[in-house]
Amino acid sequence: MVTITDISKACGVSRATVSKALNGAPDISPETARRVRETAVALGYLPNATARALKLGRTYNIGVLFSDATGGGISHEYFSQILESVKAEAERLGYDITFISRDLGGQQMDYYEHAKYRSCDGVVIASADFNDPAIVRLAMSEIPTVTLDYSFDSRTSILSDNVRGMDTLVRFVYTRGHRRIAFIHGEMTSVTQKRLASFKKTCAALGLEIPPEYIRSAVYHDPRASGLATRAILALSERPTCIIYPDDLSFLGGMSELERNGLSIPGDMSVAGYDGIPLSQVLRPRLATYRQGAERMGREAARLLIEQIEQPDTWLPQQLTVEGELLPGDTVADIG
Amino acid sequence: MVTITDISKACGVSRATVSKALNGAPDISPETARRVRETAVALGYLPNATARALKLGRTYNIGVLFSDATGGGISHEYFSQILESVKAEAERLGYDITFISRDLGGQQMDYYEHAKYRSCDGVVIASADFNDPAIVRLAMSEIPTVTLDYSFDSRTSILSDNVRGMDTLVRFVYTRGHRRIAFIHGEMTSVTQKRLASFKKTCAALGLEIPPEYIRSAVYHDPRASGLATRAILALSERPTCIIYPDDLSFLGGMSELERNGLSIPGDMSVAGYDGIPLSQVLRPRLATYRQGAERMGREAARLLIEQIEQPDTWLPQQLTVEGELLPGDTVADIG
DNA sequence: TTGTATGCGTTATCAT
DNA sequence: ATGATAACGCATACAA
Repeated sequence: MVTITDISKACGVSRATVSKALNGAPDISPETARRVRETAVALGYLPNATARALKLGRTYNIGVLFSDATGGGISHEYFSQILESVKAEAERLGYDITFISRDLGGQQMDYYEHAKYRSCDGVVIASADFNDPAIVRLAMSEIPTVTLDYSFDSRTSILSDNVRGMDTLVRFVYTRGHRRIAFIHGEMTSVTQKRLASFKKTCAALGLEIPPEYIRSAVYHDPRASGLATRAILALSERPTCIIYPDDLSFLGGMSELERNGLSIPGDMSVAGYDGIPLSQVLRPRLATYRQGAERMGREAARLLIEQIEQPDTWLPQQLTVEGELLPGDTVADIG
Repeated sequence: MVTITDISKACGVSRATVSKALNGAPDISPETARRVRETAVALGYLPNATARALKLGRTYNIGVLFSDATGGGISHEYFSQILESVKAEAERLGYDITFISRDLGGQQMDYYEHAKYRSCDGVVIASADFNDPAIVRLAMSEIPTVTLDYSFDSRTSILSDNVRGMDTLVRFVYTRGHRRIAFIHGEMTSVTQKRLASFKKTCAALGLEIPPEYIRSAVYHDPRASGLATRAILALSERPTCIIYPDDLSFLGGMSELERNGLSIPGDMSVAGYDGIPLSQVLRPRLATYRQGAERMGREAARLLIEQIEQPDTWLPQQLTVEGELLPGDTVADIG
């Protein structure tokens, strides 16, 4: 390994001079600086991030915590899009990212301890369960954090516009003439609560009376659960004319169930999803859905986290809502 | 931050003793060891991975390099599954993972330099282009590496069984009575070369003469490109009875094109995909495809990399092929 | 303009 | 059984 000591010997100057020259300190003669830089390149010198971190108390490393019920959060397209953009923005700003988990190497280490152990400068947190004490501990710690889709008091968060999204979706369906609208929602997270409240409120505002049987519970990203919920809805004496699913992937489970019953989309039943993942627009018919601004959410999360890390004085916590957009697709029939 | 110095003061012993006690050294009295450990817990002590890394020359951190043409490798389900299992296995063995990229913070840093800068103990490499000099440099460097779906000389690699997979798929289609089989392949990577060669060889072995027009080029994970290729195939005077797509996602582009032409699957045209991502089995009809053992590939990659890191003496490079399995689905009609 | 000295937190060696 | 000391590579306050 080539260190500043090697360079100092090669150049016949002290290690301090080398360090200063490489970091562009103003009190080094241009001539020396040039010579040092050239030998550094010639020798293939690379700074050692570990040593630098130990000295500076900054790792230029941010943790990413993605936890869902199953533990396999990354493979969900919505999460992986966010991860991708967090990564891209962080790297642009000179930060690497490391995954934060519990249970590192058989040790029982909670999230906070893991982040601390790795000296992360900050952490981006996405979780299905923000009541988890381990999540709360990390989020409320002295480590800078940004949470996705959930706000802690006096902390920064990036929120997708669940209320507006559901409102938009319901009004769109209403505009197409639908009055009996069913909603299959995911497991009870804070996101679900917002969407469900928005669904009910918008329906009420539109003068729709939604019978309780039209609202059913399923599981995010689980086509099977949504298939079962769909079956239950189809068994009702008075069926809805449109079903809104927890997310685009879950819709696929509903799709199978509808086909099994010989119902065509949108001829016999209209449907809508949520998320707007690329897949939804590749399907035929294209799925009506609400596209969350996942790419922007990740980008802003990284940006605000790093801002908080680098300007702790002028920093103020903020809740940033990222708007999505309606993708009308072809799965909501106009029955007006 | 609580350090061993704090513990040493609290216990009235030296820092060396604390370090030894915490690491279970044999030359510390049980009584002292117990006292040290208890105060460590009481004070909320956490070892500092950075300092430890500097001292030991080991970071317990492995790099993951996922590069595809678009740069957004993570969001492909096949990759994200591998990433997920690499992460899980690495963590089980006490390692964290960090993404390796080029262009960190505006610096032009190639992959090798990045991995070196972060002192990764090893790197898992997945890439669409193993001819990229930056990839080659890293893979052939002194840093332990494991490559996915490509072998470098004297290095460890995890290979999916592309030859066997394509062979299995073609024979399955053949068994169902198909004799005119088209193959839309992805861009020309080493993986593509293997699948294409296997396709041709298996067809030849079965006595099938595949006209060149039946073999078309598209782009992995790009439904549009496969849609266009499908259109070209449908324009042929003598259509095939079955089309094999580059991957499951690409098939969706073909699906749209078939529907646009009023062709039903598998009534009017049989189809098969590749990868066997969960989506493929949620679709109706279920897609005939070959499921790659992504989960196992990631696990073995992490395991073999860490083995190489921890036992450099007894280590030997190896090529491990992970077998997949045929998912027959319902999209290949029996026309025998 | 350059160099010396010190410390970041940890572990390993060698005395005691 | 315990402790003093040095070292990992780097950056900085201060001296020259």
